[in-house]
Formats: sequence, structure tokens, C-alpha cells
Amino acid sequence: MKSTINVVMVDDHKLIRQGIKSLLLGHDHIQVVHEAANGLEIVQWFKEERNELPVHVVLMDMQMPKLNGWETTETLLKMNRNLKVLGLSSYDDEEFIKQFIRSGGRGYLLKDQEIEEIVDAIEDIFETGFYFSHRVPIEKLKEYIKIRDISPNIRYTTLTKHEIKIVKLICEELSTQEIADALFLTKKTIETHRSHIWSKLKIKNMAGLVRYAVKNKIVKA
Amino acid sequence: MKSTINVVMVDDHKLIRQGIKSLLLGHDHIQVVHEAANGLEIVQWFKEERNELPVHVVLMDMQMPKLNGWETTETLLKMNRNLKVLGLSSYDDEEFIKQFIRSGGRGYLLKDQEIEEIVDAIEDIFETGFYFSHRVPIEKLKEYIKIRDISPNIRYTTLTKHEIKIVKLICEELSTQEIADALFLTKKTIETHRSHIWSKLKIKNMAGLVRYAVKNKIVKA
DNA sequence: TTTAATATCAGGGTAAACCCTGATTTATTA
DNA sequence: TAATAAATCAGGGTTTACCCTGATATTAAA
Repeated sequence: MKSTINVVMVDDHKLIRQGIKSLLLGHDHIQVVHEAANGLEIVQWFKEERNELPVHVVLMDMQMPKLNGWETTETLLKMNRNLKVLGLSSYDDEEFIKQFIRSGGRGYLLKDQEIEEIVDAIEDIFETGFYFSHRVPIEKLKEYIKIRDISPNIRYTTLTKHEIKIVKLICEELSTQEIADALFLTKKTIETHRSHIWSKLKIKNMAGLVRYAVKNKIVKA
Repeated sequence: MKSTINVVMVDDHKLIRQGIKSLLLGHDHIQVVHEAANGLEIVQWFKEERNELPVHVVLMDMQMPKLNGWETTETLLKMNRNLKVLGLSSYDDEEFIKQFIRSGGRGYLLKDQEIEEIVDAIEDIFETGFYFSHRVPIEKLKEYIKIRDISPNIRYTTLTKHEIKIVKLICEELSTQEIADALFLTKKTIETHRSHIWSKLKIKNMAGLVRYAVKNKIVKA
């Protein structure tokens, strides 16, 4: 008989959480022991309310407000290095997956794939420590996995709260001048913030920024 | 005993389709008789392979590639005016819901809500013909429902295929000149297309365009 | 405590975005 | 067939975005 795998689910859409949970009900050796709607919630739960309940695998959506998937992963692994985090996403964006692996993620699944794969993935990540969907370009990723093992704390890009506020307003179609007026700052200040954002995110223009913002749930599309 | 409600599901994420289906398994009077990954698939199915199987409710994701939720709704209703289409979305964007209702949608659900609501919604839309989530600003929507009953064929915005190609390239952070070079056209031509897109979508700049493109799955975020 | 990051602002610049009017050709639809 | 929409291009315009360098005060981290 297979030993029981305790799974925790993190996704901001309750319907999806419940749906996947319901799919896993047919597999007795997989137990969903807790669920959370975002990164902050799950970090809080691990910190305070867990009551020594063993958790083997975390099923984590990448696109979440507040703390996104990889930010949350990094935080959780600081508390428990043995945790296996399985990323779940609509996007097979390479940069995205890279970030996640740098943060310590051990597997990645795409939402538009076969359902059986989620069960396979949970089993594999529990037994071997890794699982990557065949749609993920694994060869390229191996490099990142190595890098992470040598130097586990590679920085990922973070924007400051002022920068995030400006990103939001850019996405609302406000011009630099309008943003300056809205925040009681000069146009030049906003321009400086903009150029910092540009170089941090390595984007060329507004279009790249908006896609970043949507991907990271700074704004809704 | 309640009579059986035959439901068809349209969503581009198999995992979500299966999840919801699995949730509905506990409710014997609701039968998921078919599922499809996008608008084209379901239109095709209704046209050719249905074999007179009665369909009462269509559960339709709004954000899909190829044919999106409301475009598909409009097409399906041309074939069968009695079909009740229940929209499913991550977004409570008013413009979005408006488009859907103009196309003949009869109900709207948000993905981050309680699961029981999906069962209620299917039952309500089947019995009364309407269901709107309490998170949807129903008062405003009543106007659109009326308008639709008087003049059912209000135009929604459509971009031409050339325009869509340009939208994609703008989202890839290409400048007007770069797009012109890529498509072997002059800069002026691209500018004209741009200005048409701007006025069709009533947006102010690139930021608005990218959000439109992501919302309508012209590009991934 | 020293370093590094954050937040504020300025001058001066080029290239790109965005807006107007206007025109021709070719499809498509009524 | 007539009308409409799509696709191509042009001139000439203003405004905004984006890129340099450089400065200063505050705050957070090593």
C-alpha cells in the first residue's frame, strides 16, 4: 500500500481549488489537508495554525495577488527546506518558470493539461523530489536547478511599493504628467521611477510593463 | 424529483473543466453531457455531432483563444434561441459583462466565489432563465438586458485580422517602425491601423491595448 | 557604521507615440 | 450593383515616452 501524501493547495480561485480537490478525492493516498487563497494566508498558516501536521507537497498557483507563487515558495522554504512545491500555472513562460525554480520550486504543471498528470506529479515530486511537465523545456531548466543548488539565494526582481503604485497607474492609461499630478510629485520624479522600473524588469516599453503587471497580478487585465 | 439539466462546458483549461465536472458529480440532476476547449470546438459540436441530444445550459468561460466567450455565445444563440448561456470568468469587469449580455448571455459567475453558487446558478438559469452573481452590479445590467430584448444585434467591437496581427506585435514590444519592417509595410500604414484600433477599442495608449489583448487572449500576459 | 537602495528632482536631448485630414485600391456584404 | 469595410499610403503636426548625466536627502540592510 502507498503511504499517504499530505497536500496543501494555494490558489486565489476557490472554484479551481475545490475542483482540483474534488479530482483528488478519487485517490485515497493523496490527502488535501489545507487550502489557502493566497501566499500570505499559507505563510500565516505554516507559521501559526499548523499544529505539527506533516505537509509533503504544496500545490501552488503562480499568478496570485499579494504574494505570488515564487515569492511564497521562497518564504515557505525558509521555514521548511524539505517542502516540495509544485507550481501550477496557465503560462509556460520560461522566465516565469525560471523565477520559480530559483525560489526553490521542484515541479511545474500547466493548467491546460491532462488531469491524470496532477496525480502523477504529486506522486513523483513526493518520491523523487522533482516533477516537470513534458511541456516545460526541461533541458534549459537543468541549468537553473544546478545554479540554485550552488547559490540558493539568487535575487529575483522586486519593485518597491512606490514603483508598484506607478505601475498600477501606468496600466490605468495615465500619462507621466497625470501620474505626477495624482501623486503630488513632479514629472521628473515619475520619469526616474519609470526608468528604474524599465531597467529592473528589462522591458522596452509600456507594453512589456503591462504584461509584467498582469502576469504578477499587480493589475487585472 | 428534479428534472435532469443537461450541461455543456466550454473552457480552455482542461484541469478546470474536469474540476468543475467533478464538483457537479455530486448533483445527480445535473449532467455534463459534453465539454469543449474553445468556442470553435463547441460551435462545431452543435453543428455536427450533437445527435439531437438536448442541451439546457452552456457553462462558458469568457477568456478563450480563437472565439471568446461572448462571440461564441452569439453564434450558439443563432442556432438555438432557447439555450441558456452561463458565463464564467475571473474578471468582474463591467464592460466585459456588458458585451456578454449583449450577445445574449443569461447569467454570470466569478471563479473566485463559493462552489455551491455554480449549482445554484445552473438551477436558476434553467428554471427562471437568469442568474447573476451578487458580485455583479445587476442594476446597471438591467438596462443592457432591456436593450438586448429590443434590438438583439448590437455590434460588439471586432478587430480585423491585420489589426490583430499588429496588436500582437505591439504586445511583443515592437515599435511602429519595427512592425512596418516586419510586415513589409510603411510606418504610415501601421500608424493608420493603430489609430483605427485606438478608436475601435476606445483606449488611450499602449497600456490599454495590452490589457485588451490579454483579456481577449490575443496574447498571453 | 558604512554601504546600498529608495525617493526626490533637474537639464537637455532624440525618437516614438499619438492626432488630424485626406486619398486610393481592393474585398466584402447588403 | 451599390455601399461599406479593409488595407494601403502621405503630409504635417503636438505631445509623450524614453535615455543620458547628475544631484541630494532619507531609509534600510550588511
